[in-house]
Amino acid sequence: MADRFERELMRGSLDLMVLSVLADGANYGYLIQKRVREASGQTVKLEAGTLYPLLHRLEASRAIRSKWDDSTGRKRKWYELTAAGRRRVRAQAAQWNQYVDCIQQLLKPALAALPAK
Amino acid sequence: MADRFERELMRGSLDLMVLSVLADGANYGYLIQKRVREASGQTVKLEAGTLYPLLHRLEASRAIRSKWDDSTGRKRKWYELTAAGRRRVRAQAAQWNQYVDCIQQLLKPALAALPAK
DNA sequence: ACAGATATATCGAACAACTATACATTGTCG
DNA sequence: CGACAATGTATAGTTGTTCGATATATCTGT
Repeated sequence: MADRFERELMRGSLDLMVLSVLADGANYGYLIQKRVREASGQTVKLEAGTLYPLLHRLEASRAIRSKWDDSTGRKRKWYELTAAGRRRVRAQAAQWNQYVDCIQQLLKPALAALPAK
Repeated sequence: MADRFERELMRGSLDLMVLSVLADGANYGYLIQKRVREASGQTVKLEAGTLYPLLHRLEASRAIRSKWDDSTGRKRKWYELTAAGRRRVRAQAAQWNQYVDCIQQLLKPALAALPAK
């Protein structure tokens, strides 16, 4: 992330980011982290210390479910959406769009009122 | 706000909301609150206990500046953007757009992968 | 006179995110 | 072969934001 704002900005929508990644298919922590990083053009660095507690919270709330994979040398914990999780992605995506519209409505007149640069 | 998610969602972008309102012209707390509420179609309720500390933070960081108006019966504290505040609105707006794009990139394949409903 | 809207403010609780740290394995480069 | 980077998950402690509750005071309509 470029600076402090970008960090703060993410607060509250990290859930949606992670759920979105999992909606696209089962995945494990480290890869989820990379996926988010790439989707943001390297600007959003979802730290491990943020991601793992978040995954645990999502699991505790039954939006996702996990399963260890010990078959390979590196132990990986795979996560996948539950039915409730899928409902949640749809609901949160709808709210996200609504929220974006709201910000746009405030931002449009604001930028128009600001001097060109 | 409808539910818990919407509340969490706002975290981190309340700054931008308030700064946007002020970019559109000087304003005072109570009206800022109503403006945000209306822009969101009544879904975002920016609580007084959230707004006033936020305004104080913004003032402490010199993005805005305040002035009491005692000329009318009701005392109002007017806020306006500083030059630094205007720069901040532009910068944060740019970051916001970038961030929205990022979420969209994650959300698009996610929704495509989910069953129709 | 009273209720409800206007208007600002602060405190404490709850909680999310970050930093730092820990630990173990695998691949790479010299 | 030894060091270092990358892979992979996890937690403890700190900080900061948001919220609900509460306080205070004025104005308007009934």
